[in-house]
Amino acid sequence: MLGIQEVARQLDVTMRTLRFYEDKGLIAPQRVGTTRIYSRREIARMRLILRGKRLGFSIREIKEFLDLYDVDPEHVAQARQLLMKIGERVSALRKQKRAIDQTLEELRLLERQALTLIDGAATARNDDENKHDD
Amino acid sequence: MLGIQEVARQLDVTMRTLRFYEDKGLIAPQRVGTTRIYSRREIARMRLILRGKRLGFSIREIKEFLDLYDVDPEHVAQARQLLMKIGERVSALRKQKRAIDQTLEELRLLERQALTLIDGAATARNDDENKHDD
DNA sequence: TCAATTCTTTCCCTATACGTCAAGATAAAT
DNA sequence: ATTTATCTTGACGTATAGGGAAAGAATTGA
Repeated sequence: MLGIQEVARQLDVTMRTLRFYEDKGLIAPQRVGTTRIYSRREIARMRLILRGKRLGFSIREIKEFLDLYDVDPEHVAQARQLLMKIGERVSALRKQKRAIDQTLEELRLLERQALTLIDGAATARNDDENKHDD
Repeated sequence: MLGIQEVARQLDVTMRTLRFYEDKGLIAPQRVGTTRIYSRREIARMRLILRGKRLGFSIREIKEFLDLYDVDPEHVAQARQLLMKIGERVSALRKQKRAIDQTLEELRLLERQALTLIDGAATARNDDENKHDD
């Protein structure tokens, strides 16, 4: 049973973030008076949330997972929805990668153009110098 | 030389978007009085902008790109700077790709877990049915 | 017991990429 | 000349994921 500050430090998030997720209904720490107290369960939930974030899911999507998790102790329905979302995410990421590759290709082109230009200028300068050498 | 509406239709964007990009300094159509007039150059720039958008870049990033194209490659020093910026861009994009690959890897893991769980549940259900079949 | 922390809620702020009015100003058409 | 159409600027709205500061309540330490 930890205070908000301790949890924030352990998870490397700010207290604001913990309150924010609570406000969004992702966690619900107990209270002692008005003060928030985090059980091991809440912290485990937070770790799930943070992983979801790392994987690029929105808070709303993460909430959907968690809600389902609560309603479905068998986890089967949850797993199915998770699979769907994973599929979406994977194809989005692959699309992003293709876009990056195209851009890299374009940049390589532009790079070659710049190099050619610089090289051309250097050659012209050398020609000029050689002319003086005559 | 086209009016804003015609350009918007040709490029399939709204007039608001054209004004927005102008406000952000990405394009600078001429004016006849207060009315915007788009030359072929502006439209070409717009096509570059839209390509950047399709590739998932922010407007700020696209502006940097356009500024790069603007760095008139007549001058060698400017071409060198162009090369530098291209280098930065390339390594940024490669880093992004690596991040995406890591995320994809994690997603694959999660996917396998979900599949295993669903499969396990199905197997359990079938066992249950078979039990009834006895 | 009094002051210093800690914690709380509330509210406004940020950035991104426009959408959506609103109110004027022009321009074209009749 | 007047209506209608087009264009202009300005400003507020939207979603996301919190940041930051104010101001009051509760706890802790000397």
